[in-house]
This record gives sequence, structure tokens and C-alpha cells, in this order.
Amino acid sequence: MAVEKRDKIIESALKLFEQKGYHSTKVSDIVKDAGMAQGTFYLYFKSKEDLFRSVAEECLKEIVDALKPESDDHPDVGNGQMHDGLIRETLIIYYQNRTILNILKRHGAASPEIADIAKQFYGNVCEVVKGIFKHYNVYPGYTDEQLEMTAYAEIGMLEMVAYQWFIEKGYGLEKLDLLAEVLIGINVNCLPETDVIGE
Amino acid sequence: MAVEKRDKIIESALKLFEQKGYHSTKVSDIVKDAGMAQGTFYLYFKSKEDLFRSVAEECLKEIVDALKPESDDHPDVGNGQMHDGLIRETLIIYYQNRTILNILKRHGAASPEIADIAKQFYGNVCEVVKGIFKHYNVYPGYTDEQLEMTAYAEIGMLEMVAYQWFIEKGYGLEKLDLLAEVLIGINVNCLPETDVIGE
Amino acid sequence: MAVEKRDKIIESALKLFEQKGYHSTKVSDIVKDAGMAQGTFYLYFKSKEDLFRSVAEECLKEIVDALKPESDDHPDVGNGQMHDGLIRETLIIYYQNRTILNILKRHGAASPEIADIAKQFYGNVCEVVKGIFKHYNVYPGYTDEQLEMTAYAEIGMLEMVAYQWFIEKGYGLEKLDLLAEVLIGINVNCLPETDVIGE
Amino acid sequence: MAVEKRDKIIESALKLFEQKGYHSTKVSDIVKDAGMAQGTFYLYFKSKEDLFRSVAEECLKEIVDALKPESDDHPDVGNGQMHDGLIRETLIIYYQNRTILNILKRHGAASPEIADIAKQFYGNVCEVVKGIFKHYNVYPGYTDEQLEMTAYAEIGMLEMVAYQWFIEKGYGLEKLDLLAEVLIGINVNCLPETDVIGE
DNA sequence: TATGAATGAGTCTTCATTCAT
DNA sequence: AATGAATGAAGACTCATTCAT
Repeated sequence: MAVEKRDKIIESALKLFEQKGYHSTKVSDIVKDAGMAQGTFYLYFKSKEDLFRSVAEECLKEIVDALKPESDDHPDVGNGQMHDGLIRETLIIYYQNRTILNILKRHGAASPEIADIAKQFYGNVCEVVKGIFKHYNVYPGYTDEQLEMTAYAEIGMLEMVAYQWFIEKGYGLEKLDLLAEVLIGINVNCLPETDVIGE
Repeated sequence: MAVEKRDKIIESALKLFEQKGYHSTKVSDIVKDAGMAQGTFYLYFKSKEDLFRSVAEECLKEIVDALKPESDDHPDVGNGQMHDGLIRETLIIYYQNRTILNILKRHGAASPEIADIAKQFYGNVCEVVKGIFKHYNVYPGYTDEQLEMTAYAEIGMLEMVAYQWFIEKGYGLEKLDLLAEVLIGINVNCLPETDVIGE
Repeated sequence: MAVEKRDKIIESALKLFEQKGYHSTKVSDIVKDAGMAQGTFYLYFKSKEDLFRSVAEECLKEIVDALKPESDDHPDVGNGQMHDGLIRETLIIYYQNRTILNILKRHGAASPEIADIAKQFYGNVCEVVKGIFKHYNVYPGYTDEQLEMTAYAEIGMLEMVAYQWFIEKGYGLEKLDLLAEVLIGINVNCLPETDVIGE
Repeated sequence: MAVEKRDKIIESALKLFEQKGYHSTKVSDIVKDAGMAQGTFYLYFKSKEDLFRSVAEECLKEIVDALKPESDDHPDVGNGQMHDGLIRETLIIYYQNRTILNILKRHGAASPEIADIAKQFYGNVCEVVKGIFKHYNVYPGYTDEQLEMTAYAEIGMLEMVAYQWFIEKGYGLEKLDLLAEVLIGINVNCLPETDVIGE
């Protein structure tokens, strides 16, 4: 019962935050949508900001974990495959978590009170991606700073296309192949011996 | 006189929006910083939102124009140079306009009332980049959708690294070469005949 | 069982009312301190105000009764002794009931909803003291109004020193002798024939 | 204009605080009574508590100052006259400031957030009274602690009768003579050589 | 044009009380 | 008798905007 109500609040909040943004979503909107009284909200969350933090931190931790290569997840199948796999997986994760990622993208840095969440999230994701680069030796000879730049570049790339196609244009995974193909078309330096896009 | 006051408001607003965000910046903060009375603000702007729109639209139009290849700006010097030049130029533009671009990135989609500004801005930039791709035939054989995806990917890439290095880390243009080099290291498909990163 | 719970509530309430005051003490604080559920409170008291009234009225009635000269309690030992005894006894009663008297002093008139309790209490105490004055003929020739004034003056005097020494300064009965001596030093008209304090 | 509004708020607040108490008086009540908008209140006071503190501290400082014997205020006319004069003066001051003193008595210790005001006030008054006792050598041979006890006793005495006659019973200064006479009837040790109450 | 005092709708949050179990 | 989740009315405070001067 208790958990159900808490979940109902989170569900309503995510929906409304995405629709109207954090600032325009009132606590009264959330509880109305969740079908409960104003006071009930405060049984489960200390404040509106606490709700945001709770949800965001929880979801984002899951996303970072999902990105982390698990032992067998990325068997050494060669660089080309690896990168293609990583991009596809990341796009899928983005798609599955598009609601919270959208909210984060929209409010991450916009509200000083919750800016640290986004900052830490991007920091974590960057570390994971750098780790992958190192593990598969994707960018041999790169300094740590160069790896970091590359990681952020890739993250920005993925985030932007995911935002435009999954959120703005509202597509689903039917665009996955096309997006992955194009993104790999940009990321070809790991495949110096193969032909580029064209096949 | 009139123009000076208007400009002073814009200047203060940009500073404060970047420091504290749109929602946390009160009109009273702006006028206090600008050294004028509360009511004066409304002689120059219909509302707080109007101020944001005025500033954003104006700045963003300039940025889009700056990105547009002018007749002599991109002489046909070959694909390799072109892309390198575009990335450098864009990074420089981002650096020069980092304040407004930061604000836009932070509030673009966060506030429903001003979301359309960001949407239109990205749409315009995307068109310009697609135009460049077409003009120099960077991605031959690509459909329009593929070009759009590629354009957004490049924009996301640039925006993310610029944000991280120029805003978060606070670097200046001394990182330009390194950033450009790395970004070109990702974007190599336009240079099938040259060596990759080159080191 | 039932009585135990009720007493536990009263005990916790007195403690908390004294610590934090009536308004700052929440029903939830009381039940938490008493180790029971929120709803249990309302099995024993109609409301928070009802709790206050119940406790206050009960305690205060005891105090008034304690002040009343019982048949053998104040044997006619002469005026000097009488007054000294009354002051000592009253101070002791104040000390023993310092919790509720402190609460009453603090909230007596502060909260309109419970103001009548304090008003009635002081009225009763005044009557008792007047009765003592009459019984021992302490202020011969005084009109009823003068007696009432004197009674209130003595009550105010005792209450203030008791508050300052027993509550604010936190002393115990070790200051009783000194306080009584000083108070009697002020109240000397009842002893025209004896030496004053004894220096 | 500005001062007028601020004064109007104070005036309304004092009236309402006295009528209904601090906690039962809403900011909305105050501004309604003062005939202005809710927001106007916050132009002049940071919060409801700030209003209370501002008013209380200001008034109480005045009262303490008024109690302080000024050079010619208490010409050396002998102890008997002095004490009589002090009691009369204090009663008059209490009467003139009965509103704020009543509010202080009612809320002084009742609200933890403003308890320090009352504590400091009584501390100050005690010091002033002790100073008077010392100056006129009213209680020769008393230790400082005894003087402090006596001072608090006198303060409690005066406060209680003033509260009962000026506030509860609503009398004005027509009772001054009678009250002073009775209080002096209690305070006779300073006049060993004169007749007591005199009738 | 400039001022800044005044406005009041809007929002979060609290907490005494109720009620289904 | 006991629980504790749920309620919702109420109140302090904010801040974009207006307007008389």
C-alpha cells in the first residue's frame, strides 16, 4: 500500500515533469494526478526537491550501471563490433529511460538546487565510457584528457540524437538501426582497416 | 540613454541567468544589478519572459548567421580542411557565445514558456549544418534523414565538449587545438584517403 | 492498561510542553515520546486542547487545594510564623509543581483557547490567599479590594522568584531558605511588633 | 508614507496580538486590519516573528530606559518617598505600555522563538531595579543574590497587580493611588522609622 | 523616462484530526 | 483498544507586475 502510493507519486511526477517541466509542475498537480491528498505527498517525500532528487538519483544510478560493461556483456569480438554494440546499447538504454533522461537534460543544469545531480551523472557516465575505451583500446595512444574529450563528445552525440528522435520526433526503436548506422558512420577511426559507411 | 539602459538590463540578465538560472533570477535581482528601479525594467521589456526571448532570439540568430558559410568564408580547400575548419569555427563561436549558449542549454527545454526558442534554434543550426554537408558533399549518398541525424550528432558532440571545457572546467581557447583534434579524430569518414589522427 | 496509556500521554505532554511550549509541541511529538500511535491519542483525549485542559485543570485544582489551610495545617501559631510558613509552603508547592506552573505561566494567557484556565486558576488562588489573610487577620482594616490587591501582589512576587530560581536558574529547594527570608524581608507589615529580618 | 504604513502595521499587530495572541493572529489578519495587501507586510518586516521582535525590542528598550533613574528624576528625598515614587512611576509606565507588556507577559516564554526577548527584558529590568536599590541603599547589607531576589519579587508583584487591574479588570490610572498604597504596605522594611501604611 | 511602493494571486508546507483495518 | 496512513484546511511567504508620482 505504502509503496504503491509512493510509486504512484513518482509515476505522476515523471509524467508531469516531462510534460510541463519541474518548475511548472506544482505539488498540487502531482497529487491530483496521483489521486491523493496534498498531505499524503509529504508522507513519502520531504519536499518537491526531495522527490526530484530521489527519483533522479535512483534512475540515473541504474542507467550508469546498465552502461557498465559486465563480464560477458562485451565479449572481445573485435573493435568494430564492440563500438557498434555500445552505441546500440546506449541508444536502447536512452530510449528505455527517455523520460528521466529527458527530464535530466531539461532540468539538469537549469535549477541550481538540483544541478549537482546532472553534474555527477555526466561525470559517472564519462568515467564508464572512458573505461570502455581503455578496456577495448579503442583510442590507443590517447592521453586521459583526450579520452575524456572523446567520451564527452560521444555522450553529447548520443544524447542529442536520442533527444531529437525519441523525444522531439517521438519515434520508437524502429529508428535504432538507422541511428546506429549513422553514428557509426561518424565514429570510424576505430576501424582504419575497413571500409567506411557505404556498404 | 534608452538604449544604454536596455543594454544594461540585458547584460545583467545574462550574467545572472548564467550564474543562478532563469527561475532563480528575480526581476529584482536584475534591476538591482543593473542599478535601476524595478519599474524601469517594464519600460524596456513586457515581462521577464519577454526579456529572455528578446535576448535569446537575437543572440541565437547571430550565432546561426555566423555558422552560415559565407561566400568567401569556406573557399573550396578540400574536404579535410573544410571539416576541420568548421569544427574550429564552431568551437570558437561557442566559446564567444558561451554565456547565451550555456543559458540556452540549461533552460532551453526546461521552461515550457521558452522551449520554442531552443527548438527553433536547434532546428536552424541543423539546417545550416546540413547545408554545409550538402555543399561540400561531405556525406555523399546520405538521405536527408541521415544527414539530419549526422548534423544533430555533430551538434551534440560540439555542444557537450564545449559545455564541459568552456563552462564546467572554465578553460579558454587554449584548449581549442586539442578539442578540435580529438573531434576530428572521431569524424574521419570524410577523409578516407588520409591517415586518421595523425600522431 | 488504559489508564497507563493515558498517564503516559500526560507525562510526555508535560515534558514536551515545558521544553518546547504548547504550540511547538505537536501531537506527533507527544505520541512518539509516549511510544504509541497517533490514533491512540484520540482514544484518550478529544483534542490537543482537551489534553491541555485536562492536565491543567487537574493539576491546578490540586495546587489550589494544597494552598488551602486545612484545619490543622495552619494552627494559630502567631502572625509572624504564619506568614513565613505560608511563603515557604507556597514556594515548596511551586517547586513541586514547577512543571505545570511553568507551563501555565507560559501559556496561561498566550493562547486564547486556554486562557480561561489561567484566569480561573489565579482567581482561585487569590481567593485562597485572601481567605488566609482574613483568617489570620494579617491585614486588619483592609477593604476587600485592598486584600485582593495584596493577594495578587504576593502571588506575583512568589511566582516570579520561583520562576527565576526554580525554572530559569534551575535551582532546587536548597535556595528555599534564602528566598523565604528575602520575601519575608519585603513582607514585614504583618510583623509590626517584631524585628525585621534580623540583621 | 513608508513610515506611516510601517506604523500602521505595528498598530494593528499590537491590537490583534493583545486581542487574540501571537499564534492566533495571522499575517492576513494584520494586513486586513491595517488596510493593505499581504505583500506589503513583507516590505517592512522580514517575517511575522521579525515584526514581533522589532516591536518588542524597541518598546522594551524604551521601558527599561524609562525605569532608569535619571539624574534629577529621583532627587534624594529620602527612602520612603523614593520607594513610593518608584512604585508609582513603574505602575504608570506599566499602564502606559500595558499593551506591549501584556503581550510580552503572555508570549514572552510561551514561544521558544521569541523567548529570548522576554528573558533579556526581565534581566535588564532586574539590573535597573538592583541599581536603584543600591543607589538608595534600600536594602543595606544584602548580598547581590538577595538584591536580585528582591528585585524580581518586586517586579513580579508590580507586574501581577498591573496585569490584573489594568488588563484583566480594565481600570485606568484611577486605581493608581490605591495600588501604590497597598504595594507600599507590603514594602515597609525600607521605612523602619516611619509608620507603616499610615492610616 | 524613471521611480519604488504596493499589489495579490499563487505555492509549498504543516499538522490536528479521522478512519479503515 | 490500537494502529498509522490518509486527509485537507490553513497560513506564511514570494515575486512578477502595476501605477501614482
